[in-house]
Amino acid sequence: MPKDTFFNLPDEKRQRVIEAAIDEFAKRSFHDARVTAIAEKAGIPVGSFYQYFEDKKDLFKYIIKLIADEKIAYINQDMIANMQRYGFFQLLRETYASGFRFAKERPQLVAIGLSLWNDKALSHEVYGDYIETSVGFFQRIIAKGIADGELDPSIDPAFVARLLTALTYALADFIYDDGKLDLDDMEIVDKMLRIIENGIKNRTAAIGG
Amino acid sequence: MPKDTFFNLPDEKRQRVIEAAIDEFAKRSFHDARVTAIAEKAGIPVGSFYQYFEDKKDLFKYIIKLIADEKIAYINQDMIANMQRYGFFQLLRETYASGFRFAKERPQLVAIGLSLWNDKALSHEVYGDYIETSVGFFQRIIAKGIADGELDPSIDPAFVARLLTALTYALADFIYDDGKLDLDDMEIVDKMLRIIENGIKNRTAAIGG
Amino acid sequence: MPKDTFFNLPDEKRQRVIEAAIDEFAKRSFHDARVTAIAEKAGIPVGSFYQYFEDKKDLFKYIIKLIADEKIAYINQDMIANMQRYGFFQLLRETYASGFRFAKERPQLVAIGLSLWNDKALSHEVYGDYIETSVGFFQRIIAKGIADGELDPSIDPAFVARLLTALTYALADFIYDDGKLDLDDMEIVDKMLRIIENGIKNRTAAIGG
Amino acid sequence: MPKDTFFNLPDEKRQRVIEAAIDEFAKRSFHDARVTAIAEKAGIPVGSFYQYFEDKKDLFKYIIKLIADEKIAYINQDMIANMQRYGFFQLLRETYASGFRFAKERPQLVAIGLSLWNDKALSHEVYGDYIETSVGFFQRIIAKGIADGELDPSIDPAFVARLLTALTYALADFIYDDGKLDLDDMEIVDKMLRIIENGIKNRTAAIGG
DNA sequence: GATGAATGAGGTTTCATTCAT
DNA sequence: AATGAATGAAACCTCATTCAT
Repeated sequence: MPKDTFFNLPDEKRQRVIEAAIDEFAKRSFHDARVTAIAEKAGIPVGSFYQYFEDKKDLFKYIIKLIADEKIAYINQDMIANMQRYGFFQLLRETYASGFRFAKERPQLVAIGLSLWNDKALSHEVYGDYIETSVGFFQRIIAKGIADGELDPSIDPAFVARLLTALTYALADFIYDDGKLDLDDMEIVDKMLRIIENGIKNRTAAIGG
Repeated sequence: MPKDTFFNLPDEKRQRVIEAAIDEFAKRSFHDARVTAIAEKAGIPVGSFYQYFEDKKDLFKYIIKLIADEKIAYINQDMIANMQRYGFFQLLRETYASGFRFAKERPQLVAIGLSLWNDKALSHEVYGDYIETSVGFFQRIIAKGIADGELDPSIDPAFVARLLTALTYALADFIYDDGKLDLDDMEIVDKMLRIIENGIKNRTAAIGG
Repeated sequence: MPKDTFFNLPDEKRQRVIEAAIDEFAKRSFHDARVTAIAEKAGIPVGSFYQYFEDKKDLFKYIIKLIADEKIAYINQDMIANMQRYGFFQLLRETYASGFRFAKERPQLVAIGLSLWNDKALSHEVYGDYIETSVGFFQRIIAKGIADGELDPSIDPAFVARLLTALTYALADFIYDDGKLDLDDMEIVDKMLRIIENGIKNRTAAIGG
Repeated sequence: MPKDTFFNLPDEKRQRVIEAAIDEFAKRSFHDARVTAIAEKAGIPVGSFYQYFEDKKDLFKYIIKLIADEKIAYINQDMIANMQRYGFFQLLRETYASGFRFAKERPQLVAIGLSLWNDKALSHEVYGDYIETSVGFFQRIIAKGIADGELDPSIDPAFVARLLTALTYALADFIYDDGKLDLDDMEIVDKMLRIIENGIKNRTAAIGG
């Protein structure tokens, strides 16, 4: 965690540091990112950097936390709050749609997330909880989906939760890459969802219903 | 490409170098990997390293090529050779099964592949064709699947091909990420396949049939 | 150009770095000169070297500039300022005398100049203007000498200018090459001048006068 | 001196090595020249290089000797042999003319000579005698010129000898540089000579004669 | 004697972090 | 608390020379 000095900074300056960090980490891996470059972009002396943060990793962890927080902000909070009112596929669609919006509007944050996603050593140290959060969320809505008869009860919730998490990243990839795929905003989400829906929905219930 | 000196090395030594490189690249990204560490692990002087390879990237590209080659070896060659004889889902199953076997047996290679997969800059320079090969393969079998009436003709082949490619990596991830999921060998592949199958198969044809 | 950090250094330290550099470059060509040796002589860490200079060439160019500046300081400024008042041979004498004084007092700087003078590739990159300045100066005073009737009008100004420049370096060589020749301070200059004077002065004018 | 193995080589191969060395040393200073590059150009293994020469310097010294020998070959041997029959200015003209021919036809050799000329440390180790030879030759013909009444007896033979040597190098420079000066073959030599002649010839004798 | 791989010292440069003001 | 210079441990790569066949 950053030191108090950092949080006591005037908002404007603190923001500048954050943006500089995002800029640098989006462009270069954690190891390649340069403290000097961040300080320079932020317009602060390197010395100050170490007055604000323990070290480079301290800042990095903080940025990751910010990303996680910001990502959550993209989710329809009302829907999450009243989760029990909505059906599984509605929740899923909303989740992916929020992931899509996030990736579209904050590609840099996605880039950072992706680069971390495959640095297992760093991930385990820095990321751990966030993944579990994500998988855990999917697991909860899957359990609910099965209980409600929406989902095929023979699916393995743990497995499908992980699959859905992986697809979140795949989705990010589609947007981030460089637009080889030319799809309208939500169309891509819908295509993916339709496939998943057909893949896991409760067919007997549907027939019976 | 490595220099002749490398290929003229006694098998045992050459293998040691390759393994040392795989070890290092599996643990650290291309940029973070250290030539000295590789040389040390392989038990050769740094000087020799540069007698064998142009530079670090030369070795890296070679390792990537080895991985691609080895991965291909995991595929049921007979099935690929006689592609037209097999149905889409059979081909898909075989493909994922081979990916699974590969990931299970050579997790380090998967780690390297994954780390490259998310370094877009490096990918484009080093990897290029490999990804296209993979996406292209899926696209071909999808086209065939539609033509044969196996697949829902309303799906977007380009999109689904990319999705299936992404799932290959997701699959790798499942295995790589230290076995939190404890499934019998092929069970995981089958689960994924069943979902996909339901997701994209031609339902009207099925009804009609 | 060196970075600000260098110019902000306490005089004493900055001077130490400059002297260390002169020492090294006088002894070894640009390519052979070692950054580490300079840092060590100056009593600074290598890291600091790169805080002060972009790279080795940055320092080298700076040293060359210092030499050019210092050399100019040896010239009788008053005479140059009022060039039109003086005759060709007076100007020439003064120029060579200043070159002589410079070479006598700063043999190391001459060594550096000479080593650059014969590395044409580096010269063109680093030195360019300095040589042109020198040749250009001679060309101007020669033109004036001819116009004033002092010089044989049949001489080729461009050629003689280059010859006189070359002789500047030859003169430097006399002094630099460890005093095998033991002459009183200005005697050597006068000897050379007498030869040149006889060689290019306007004889017909002399007769006519 | 190269080892016997070198001199026992078939002429054609020995020549290839020499030419490769000249090529490399003309392009790069002694320190920068690479043994590997020479071996490669010559089409011999590096191992052989060390079978032929003690080390890089051994080869370099040998090349310098070859250059000196070849330069001498450009001199009108008959004139040298019968030195006493010719006048000073004839001898001087012939010497410069030969220097000019040499520089024109073997610019690479001149480049090597020049690069050595200003590496004083190396010069003293490698070159020493050759310079003395050159200066000594001029000193002898100057002494003769004075004795014969051709030259102003008040000139300092040692000084003028060195000046004439320096001019040899200056001359080489004119040709080597890059033809900024566009003069017909011998014209440049004649211009220089005319200046020197006027500069040092015995005027009283001329008047008296 | 010929070959070409092996060796490792040494060169330049970068950069996270500490220090002194 | 702010500043920005100081520091030195690596990192990559080159190349003269030696060694083993």
